[in-house]
Amino acid sequence: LAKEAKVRQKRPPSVDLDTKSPLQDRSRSTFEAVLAATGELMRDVGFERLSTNMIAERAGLTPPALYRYFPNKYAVLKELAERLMQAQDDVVFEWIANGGMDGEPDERIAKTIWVYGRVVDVTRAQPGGVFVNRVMRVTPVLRQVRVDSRELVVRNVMERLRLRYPTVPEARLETAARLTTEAGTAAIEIAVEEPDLADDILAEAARMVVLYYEGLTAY
Amino acid sequence: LAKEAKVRQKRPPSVDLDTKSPLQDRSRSTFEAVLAATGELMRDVGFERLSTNMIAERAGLTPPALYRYFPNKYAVLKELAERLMQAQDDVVFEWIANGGMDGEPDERIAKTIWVYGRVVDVTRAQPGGVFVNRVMRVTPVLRQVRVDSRELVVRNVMERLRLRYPTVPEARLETAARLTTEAGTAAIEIAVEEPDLADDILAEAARMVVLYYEGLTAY
DNA sequence: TGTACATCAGTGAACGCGCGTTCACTGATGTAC
DNA sequence: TGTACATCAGTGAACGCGCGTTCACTGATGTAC
Repeated sequence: LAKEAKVRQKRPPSVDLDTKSPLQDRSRSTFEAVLAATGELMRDVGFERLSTNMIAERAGLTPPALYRYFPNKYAVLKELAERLMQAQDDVVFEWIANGGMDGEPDERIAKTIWVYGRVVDVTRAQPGGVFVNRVMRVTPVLRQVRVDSRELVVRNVMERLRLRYPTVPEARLETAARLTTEAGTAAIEIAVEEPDLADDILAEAARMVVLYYEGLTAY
Repeated sequence: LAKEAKVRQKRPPSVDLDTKSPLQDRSRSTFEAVLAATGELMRDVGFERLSTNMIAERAGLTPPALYRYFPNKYAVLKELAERLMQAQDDVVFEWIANGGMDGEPDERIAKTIWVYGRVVDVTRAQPGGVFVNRVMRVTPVLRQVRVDSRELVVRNVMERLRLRYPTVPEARLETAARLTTEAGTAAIEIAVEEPDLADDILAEAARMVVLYYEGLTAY
């Protein structure tokens, strides 16, 4: 699963965003310290006030040390975004592989609630996850990371849909996969942002999506 | 309708974001020129490179002239965001008032497709609408504008739901209203960003939402 | 209708600040023999 | 196991730039009589 998701990282970006892979232990912990500091700062001061100097300071480094690993601040954010997407996608792929999309409606609803909940959990666990999640909608570089992740999920969902609905045209299955993925994401975002509503909204969203698939052939 | 939506503008913001209302004709056209320039720049250079100096230049002004109307760049963006939300909300309120949520499922699906399409249209028509739509997720000030708009829509939707489902608990209706509003928004966002998919995704989204309400009492 | 004055709209020039980034360097770690 | 050397990790100090913002001002428009 993780291997498949890794593929998208290999695309050579038009602007330099490549991180330098750390070799020594000291180096690796510095790399992680930068990411952790960035996550914290996203929460504390927001994306717009975030700067490389600020990240370096919070990570206990001088600016040039940061530049040893990241060519600019977007490279840092990209790494955070990729990790978040990977963590989310892994949960989803596992859910599909374990038959989350199969079985009777009630069973599928329960499994869907479960997978939504786990995506919420991994997002909250990631440093600055909630905020990275937001910024990915705006910054072009991060948008791409998000789009790639969505594409991967949609392709995986479609594979399952083809088996389940062999008579439904491919194009429609793609629209369905896309729609339900985004609807799920929307519900997850509400849940991440507003913990009070989390359980209710995820339960209803799961019901909505499963119901939608139930009606797919009837219409 | 517009009057009701206006209410949220009156909230005194904690940080100074108040615009100065133009009096003379010349002044009003300058005000509009600033907004138009900002919309264009959002599209051309993106939110992150946007600056007050840049806006002023594009609008054919010197920076101090801009400061006569807007205390800072967030005030400009806030004005754009409020206009966009107002335009979107007005469409939705009109749809509800005209019975968009009433009638047989097939009829409701058709009306829902229509309202989604119109929201897409007003978003595309607004200067920089697509980009304002994105940034509203991130910048705190604009997030609030978005949240207020959502709240207003959810309240309006709920009013209708209460009549339709008098036996369903209030809390559940709120979750339902929230969920379908956000799901609709997600579909609209895809449609705005990817015109090729627009018709298909909006049709399926409308079906999903109407189907969901059909199952609300059965579950 | 014409003039004097008040108010409004916009300018030119400049400011301090923090940004991203780079330089030549020192200190820490790993490796070969 | 000890030493010499190569490589890696991080520093101190500074840079040019464009940012948001302000000042004292000039020119344009509206108004009273």
